[in-house]
Amino acid sequence: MTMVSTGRPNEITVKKSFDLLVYEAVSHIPFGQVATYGQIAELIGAYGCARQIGWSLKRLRLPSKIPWHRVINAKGEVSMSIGREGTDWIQIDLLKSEGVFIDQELKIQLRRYLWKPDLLKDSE
DNA sequence: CCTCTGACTCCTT
DNA sequence: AAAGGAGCCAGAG
Repeated sequence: MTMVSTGRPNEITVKKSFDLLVYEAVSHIPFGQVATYGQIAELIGAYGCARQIGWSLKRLRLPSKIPWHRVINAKGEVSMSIGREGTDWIQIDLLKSEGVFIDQELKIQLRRYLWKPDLLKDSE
């Protein structure tokens, strides 16, 4: 997609790509909470496209203002992959720094930290 | 236009 | 509990 070459994206002039929609939704995840890929997909009207969310995040240029580290998989784990070249471990560190408890098996209790966007109707 | 790549999820053994 | 398979589809080249 055509990105604005100068400055940040402008919602009026930029035709939003799928990536942009993802980043926008992700940016709404509150500090200290997490969301799943599938949840983000559903939020942007792409139910069932969880994989695509991960691929969008991979395209993100780091460092980024987008709280990309708050997105984990439905099992409550940070998705580990050699292809991420270490960003998965960075993600774990960032989550811990926000007070999210991660156990020895790298599991996160969704029961405790999962973001519930329905409670915040002002978003979007 | 065609093909390939994957940070996922759900359903079935 | 754990593993296998099918479906998911936007970008990049």
